[in-house]
Amino acid sequence: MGLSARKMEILRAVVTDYVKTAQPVGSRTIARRYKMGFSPATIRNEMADLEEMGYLLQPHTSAGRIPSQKGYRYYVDELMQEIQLDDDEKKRIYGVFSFEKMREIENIIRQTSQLVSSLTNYTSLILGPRLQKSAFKKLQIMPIDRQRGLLVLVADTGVIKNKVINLPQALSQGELNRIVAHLNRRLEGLTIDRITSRLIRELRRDLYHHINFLEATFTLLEESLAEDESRVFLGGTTNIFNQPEFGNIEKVKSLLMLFEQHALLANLLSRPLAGVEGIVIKIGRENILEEVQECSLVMTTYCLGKEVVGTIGILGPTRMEYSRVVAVLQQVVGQFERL
Amino acid sequence: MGLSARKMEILRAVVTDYVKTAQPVGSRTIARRYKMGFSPATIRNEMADLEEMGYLLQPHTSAGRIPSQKGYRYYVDELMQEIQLDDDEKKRIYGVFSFEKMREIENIIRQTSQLVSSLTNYTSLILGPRLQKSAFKKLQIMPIDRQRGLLVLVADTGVIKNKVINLPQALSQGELNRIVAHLNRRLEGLTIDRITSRLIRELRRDLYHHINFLEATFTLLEESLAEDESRVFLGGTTNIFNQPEFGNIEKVKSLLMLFEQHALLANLLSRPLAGVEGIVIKIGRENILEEVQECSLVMTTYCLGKEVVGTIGILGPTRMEYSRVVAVLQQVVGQFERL
DNA sequence: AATTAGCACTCTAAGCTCTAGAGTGCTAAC
DNA sequence: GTTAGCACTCTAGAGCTTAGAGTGCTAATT
Repeated sequence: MGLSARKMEILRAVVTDYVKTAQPVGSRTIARRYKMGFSPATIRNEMADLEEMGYLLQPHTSAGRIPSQKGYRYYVDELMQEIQLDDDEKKRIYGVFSFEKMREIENIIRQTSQLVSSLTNYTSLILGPRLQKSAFKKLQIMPIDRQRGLLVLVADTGVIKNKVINLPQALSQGELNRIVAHLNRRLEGLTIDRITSRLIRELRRDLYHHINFLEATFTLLEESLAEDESRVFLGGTTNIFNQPEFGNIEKVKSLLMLFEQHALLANLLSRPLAGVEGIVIKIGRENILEEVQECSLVMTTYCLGKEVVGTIGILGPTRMEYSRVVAVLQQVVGQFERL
Repeated sequence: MGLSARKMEILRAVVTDYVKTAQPVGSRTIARRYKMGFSPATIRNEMADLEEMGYLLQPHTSAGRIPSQKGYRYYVDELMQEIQLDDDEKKRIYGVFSFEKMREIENIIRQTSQLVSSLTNYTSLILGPRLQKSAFKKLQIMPIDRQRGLLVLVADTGVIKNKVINLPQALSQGELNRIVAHLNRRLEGLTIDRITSRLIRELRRDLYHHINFLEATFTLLEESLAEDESRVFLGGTTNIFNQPEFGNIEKVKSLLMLFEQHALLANLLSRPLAGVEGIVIKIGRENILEEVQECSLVMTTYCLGKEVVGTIGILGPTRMEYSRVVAVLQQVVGQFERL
C-alpha cells in the first residue's frame, strides 16, 4: 500500500483543504494554496491515480476531488500530524478539572462533555463508569418517612446510586441496621456484576423473612446491571447544525433521534473499544449504526483507579478535524484520569 | 366582538382544516368538506370579511386563507369544542400512572413527559416541583468513606436532593449525629426559601466550630434556590421534525438550541401562570421568547398536596390541535395529581 | 521519462421563462 | 341575500440557458 511521497502530499492537501472548506478540491487550488512545486496538470494526473486507487472521489466529472472513506483512513493512519492545542485551550481544560467542587462523578462527566463539545464544535459522547465492573463498597438505607427509605449504593469508582424503596412498617430501626450490616458484610469487595446471582441465592436464605422488602434492593442492583442507557452523557448535540453536510433536515433528524436512544449509543461507544488501548477512530461506514455512517467517531477509554470504566468519544462529520480532535481528546482524558 | 354565527362556522372550518392539512384553505374546500349549505361564493365573501377583521390571512392573492394569530385566539376562546380522548388513550394514561414503581418524583415526571409528547406528537415541557416552596422535611448525612459523606435533603413534596460533601476527618460519628439532629430541629417545617437567610445567621452561631463542614450544606440549600434549570424536563424534542412549518433548518435549530437553555424555558413556563388557574394557552407572539413566536404553548399548573408546585406544558406549532392537546393535558394532570 | 501548456469537453448551480392550477374578487343574474 | 360565471392573480414546478469550475487528453517541453 505504498503511496509515493508526492501522492501522500497531495492526499494530505486534499484532506486538509476539504476539511476546512467542505468544498471539493481542484488541482489549481492545491497547486496554489499548498505550493508544492508542480503544475496543476501534474497534480491532476496524480489525483486521477489516487482516485483510481480509491483514496479520492469525484462528486461529478467537473468537480474537484474529495477524500473517500479509504482516503480518510489512510490520512488518519499515516499522514495526520500531531498538533498542539494553544495555551488558551489548555488553560480551559485545566481550569475545568481543577475546580474544587468536582466531587460527584456525574458532575465531572457532565462538565467534561460540555468542555469537549465546545472545544471541538462537534458532539461529545461520554459513557460513564460501568457500575457492573465497579466494586461494591457500601450500601445504606436511610429512612425518609414511615413507609419509605432511600437506598444508597456506593461503588469504588465513586458512582453513587439511589433509589427510594418501600419499607415494611413493622421493621424497627434496629432490625434495619442489622439487615444492612449483614448485606454489607456479604457484598464487600465484590464487583457488581458478580453480585446478583449470589445475592438472590444466598441472601434470600439468610434473610428470608425480609424478602419483600429486599426485592427493591435486588431491583436496584439489577437495574445497575442493565443501566447501559443511563451511562450515556451528551454534549453539544446542536453542533451538527454547524456542519454544512447536515443542511438536509432528514439527516439532522435521524441523528438527533439517535441521540435519544442511549442504549444504541452505549453500544456504539463500547463495541469498538473492547480490548483496545489508546485512541480509536471509526470513519463513516466503519461504525455500526446506520445513522452515523456519514460521521466519524474519535474515542478512547478512560480509567478511574486501575480499571477501564468508560469511554469518551467525539462525533462529527467524516470531514472532521481529526488531528485537532485527537489532541483535545488526549488532553482531556489525561486531566480526567488525574482526578 | 360579535361574529355572526355563519362567520364563526367558517372560521372554525378554516382552523380545523388548516390544522389538519397545513395548507391554506379555499372557499371550495370549505363548501365541499364542511357542507355548510352555502356556495363557495358566499363563503368567499365571508372570508373576505374575516380577513378584513383580522381573523384570517392570505399568504398571497391566489391562495386560500389561514388563521391569523387573532383567529386562533378567537377559536381557542370561543369556538373550540371539548373533545374526549378515546379509550385506548385514556388507558395509556391510566396505565402510566398506576405503575406501582413510581415512588420517585423525578421518575414520575420523566414518564409523564414521555407520555404527553407521545400522545400529542408535540414537545412536552414540565417544570418539576419547586423546592423553594416545598417544606423542609428532613436532612441526613450518610458517611461514604473517611473524607466524604452524602448529604440528603428531603422535602415534603417528595423531592429528594443529594450532594456529596467533604467531611472533616476529625468529626466523630456522634458529633455528626448531633449536628444533623440540631439542623433538623431548627429547620423543621420551614419552606426552603425561608431557610437560607436564617441558616446563615443563626446556625452559624450555633455551630460555629463546624462552619467549614457546613458550608457544603449551605451550598446545597442555596443551589436548591437557584435550581430553576434543573427543574425542566423535556419530552419529544424531535417531534418538531414532524411539523411541516419546521422544514426550514434555521427554525429547527433555534428551537432545539432553546431546548437546551433550561433557565429560559423555566421562565417561559412559569411567567404566564402566575396567579392563574386552569389551562392557559399562549399563541405565537403572546409568548415571551422570540424562538417560540411561531409556536403555541398550552399549559397548566399542577399541585402536589395543596400547594401549586409546577407546570406542565405542551409546545407545538401555532397550527396546533388545540382541543386535543387540552384534552390530553386535562387527563394527564388529573391523574398526575392523584398520586 | 517526467512535466506542463493548451484546449475541448463535461457538469452543476443559478437565473429565466413558461404554464398549469388553484383560488380569488367582482359583476350580474337569481 | 345568495350564487353562477368569468377574468384575473399568483405560485410552484418544469424546462431551458449559460457562466464557471474543473477535468482528461494530447502534444510540446525539459
